[in-house]
Amino acid sequence: MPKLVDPEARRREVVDALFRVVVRDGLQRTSLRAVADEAGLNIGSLRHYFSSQQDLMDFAMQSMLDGLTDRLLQHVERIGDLSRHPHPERLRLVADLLAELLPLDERRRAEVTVFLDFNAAARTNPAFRDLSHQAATGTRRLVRRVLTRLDESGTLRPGRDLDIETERLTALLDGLGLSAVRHPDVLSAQTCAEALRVHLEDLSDGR
Amino acid sequence: MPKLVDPEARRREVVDALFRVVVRDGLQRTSLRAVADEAGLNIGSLRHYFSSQQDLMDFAMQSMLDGLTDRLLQHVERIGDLSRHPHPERLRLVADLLAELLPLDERRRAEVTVFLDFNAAARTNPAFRDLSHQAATGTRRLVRRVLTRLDESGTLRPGRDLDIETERLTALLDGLGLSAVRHPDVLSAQTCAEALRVHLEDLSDGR
DNA sequence: CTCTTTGTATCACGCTCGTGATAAATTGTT
DNA sequence: AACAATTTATCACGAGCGTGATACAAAGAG
Repeated sequence: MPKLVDPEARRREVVDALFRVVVRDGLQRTSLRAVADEAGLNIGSLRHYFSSQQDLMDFAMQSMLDGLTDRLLQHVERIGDLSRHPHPERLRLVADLLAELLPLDERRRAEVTVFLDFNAAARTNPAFRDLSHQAATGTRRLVRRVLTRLDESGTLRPGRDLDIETERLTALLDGLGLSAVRHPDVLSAQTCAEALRVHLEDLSDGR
Repeated sequence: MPKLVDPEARRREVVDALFRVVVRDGLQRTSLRAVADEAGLNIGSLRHYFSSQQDLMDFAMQSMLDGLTDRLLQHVERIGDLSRHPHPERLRLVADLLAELLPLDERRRAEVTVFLDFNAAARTNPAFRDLSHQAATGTRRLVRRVLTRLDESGTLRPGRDLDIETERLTALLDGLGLSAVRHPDVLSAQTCAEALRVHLEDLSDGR
């Protein structure tokens, strides 16, 4: 028999509300009261599911990272072995995978927005340090893995330093996300995706 | 006869203190009281030079942008006509110019740090919108100008879309700055500069 | 010396915040 | 019906914030 309120579902609802508040008002103005209002809950009720503000924040950020990781792994698995795909399609597959980190639609835009605010706070808030560091190295591991696969399958121009190329591609993704979220009138989603495509083509042979 | 206190100098001292607080504690925790303490002033005294918090913030951010613009213009002027320099040195000159936007030493690190926090706040604080937008387009104008000069002097590989390349290089600079400030243990200043160098070399002919 | 201007220092108000304590209502079980 | 557990709702406290008002000190001008 289902209980009238599923605690886990409630927690997810609250986290969703938190994300909406962060996207709309910024992490700075994301107070417990604001989240409770957005979730249609009383603040006392909210505190029944999250013992403290830090507890809520930790859970929210971990949830976002978990969701992102899941979707990335789905992409990786869907691609499978890169050399099974025809040469010219490999770049498109990789671009689609990495585009999961770019704000190309509303879902990803919200995600990157929250991620940026969260990372900004992590610089001076020790409570977020670990998660932020984990996210940074995680992104690099993914990018490096992608580049290695491209290299092994002979899709990359020779003589590349993978350490540098990893940082370069990671920085490109971070920078594109930053600008597309903060200045969508200056950098559109299309241009964003196009820049990534051009970069990958630049890394590869001339076909 | 010099007045005992130079108001303009005082304002600059206060702004310097503000920058130190932002770098140390983050923009979120940069209250009037914290800045006054850091500057060794009473809060009432601080408010004699800045009528409101917004007044102080505006002045501080505008000061930073002005200082950065000045230094960039000095670089541009020092370079002069790009075609007067030997071919292989052009990329180094351009790299040095753009490296003014990277946190390669303490001064630039502080600047980028403040800039990132400020831009993060600008997303949801209308008072900062104009300055942030101005900074974003200013960076792009500079990058585009640099790329155009490189192209005109025949230093660039042919067939490049300058719109895309401008966004790509801008994103690279933003992303490198972001990672170098937030995760200096992951991305060192050297690697940062190296990534920029590699990118410019990639854009140019193979010599 | 007196007066005006400039700079320095306090106080108090209203606001928002996280949080602890506690009550009240609701639900599931016996 | 009675009880226990869960969920919802209030209240109050102390802290930090920006800001207006105001007092006090110092300095240059007449």
